[in-house]
Amino acid sequence: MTDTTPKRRRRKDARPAEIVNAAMDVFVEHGFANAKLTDVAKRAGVAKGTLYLYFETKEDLFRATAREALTANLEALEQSSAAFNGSIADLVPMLLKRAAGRMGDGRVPGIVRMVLAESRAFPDLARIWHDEVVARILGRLTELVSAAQAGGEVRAGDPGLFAISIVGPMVLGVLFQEVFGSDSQHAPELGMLATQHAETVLHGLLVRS
Amino acid sequence: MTDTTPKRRRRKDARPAEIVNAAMDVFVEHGFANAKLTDVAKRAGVAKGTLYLYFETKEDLFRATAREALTANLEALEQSSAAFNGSIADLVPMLLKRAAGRMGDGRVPGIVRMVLAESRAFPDLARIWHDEVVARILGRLTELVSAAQAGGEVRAGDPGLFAISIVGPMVLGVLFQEVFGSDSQHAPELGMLATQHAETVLHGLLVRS
DNA sequence: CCATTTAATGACTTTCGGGTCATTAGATGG
DNA sequence: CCATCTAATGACCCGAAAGTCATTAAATGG
Repeated sequence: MTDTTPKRRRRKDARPAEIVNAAMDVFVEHGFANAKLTDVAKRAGVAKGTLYLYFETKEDLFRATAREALTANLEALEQSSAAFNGSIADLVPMLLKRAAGRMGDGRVPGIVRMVLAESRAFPDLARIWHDEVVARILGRLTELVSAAQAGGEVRAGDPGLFAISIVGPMVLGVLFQEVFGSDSQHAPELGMLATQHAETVLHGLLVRS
Repeated sequence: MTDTTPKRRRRKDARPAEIVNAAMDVFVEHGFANAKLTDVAKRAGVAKGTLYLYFETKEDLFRATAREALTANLEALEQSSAAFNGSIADLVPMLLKRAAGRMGDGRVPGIVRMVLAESRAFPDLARIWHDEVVARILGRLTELVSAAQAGGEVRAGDPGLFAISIVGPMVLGVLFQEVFGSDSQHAPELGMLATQHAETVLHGLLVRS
């Protein structure tokens, strides 16, 4: 029963992805400043020096990580925005439901929070996320609302602000879960929130308008 | 023209407030980890050692600062929630408009962002803010909606989720301004957002429901 | 006006984690 | 199977900022 497994292995091509993956966990959990590269290395199953074989600095690794998180979400975004035929009345519930699903599990909420937290220290990253994610989502939604206004389905008003009325509560729900946890009395269940808010934003709170 | 002003002055009672005030600016601007106590001292017109006369550690000062920011906002909150007679149809536009005003200028948005950013590292602070601010606001709103449901003004549904539908877009608007600035094409003007979202959440997007 | 007290100072110490690099060992190929 | 190359290592270095403390000077009061 001799262990023939080598203590070191040379895998130049697999390392970067593994390191970024580990870094994502650590950065999301502790934030940029409190994340220790030793921890990243440990989690990636690698020595600290190895990190510097693939990334210049801690900041460099962080940028790579944020970029990776970005592109991972972009793909999902492209799919979702494929469906844009049909009436707003059908589209809004579907989009919110889908968003709730995506946000419910996985790393997305943590990443959102991390980007918010670090946007002061990394304004360029904030800009990238704005351009690539936020502006895209809001832009698409705004177009949709605009078209629905042209078709007489949606009332008059600034379509960009309507877009915010649509997504705002979902964002608040995700942040609430992420920051305060789900044990609070006011913590919304995202699926429920999606369903009910879709109804609310379409038809209003009032019994008859 | 001899300058009789002493270089040092002993003002044991005024210092803590001045220091916390300076710390607020620095912590909001740079975040906890990147804030330098030297900067806080400089801004407070004091030497670094003086900080330690009144606060045990940097963390201690941060907690005091977050607490201070809390109580300052609590007072404003009490006023706003005084008005709770009248129909939801009148109340919601008024509350959102008022919120827009409060968030528009001053330190509040920065503080909100800071609390979000540091809530991982300071879970106890997150809890305090939850209990003292978030739960209070959502609780009051939920009661209001509930009462309106009992009176037949608001449709059936979870009143807590309705509360989120009401405030969510305002929170998103504030965060957007704070994180991405107002130069973005999608940056909402908070006053406009308050007015239009009140309309939207009450009567719905659709032309006739 | 001097003695005493203590708020205030800022040079110094300490700690901690990012970043380096001489050394080691797994791959490669002749 | 040995020589060479280079991915990988982790002990070490070093700067930056938190935290200390002997010294200074503003207040106090006898």
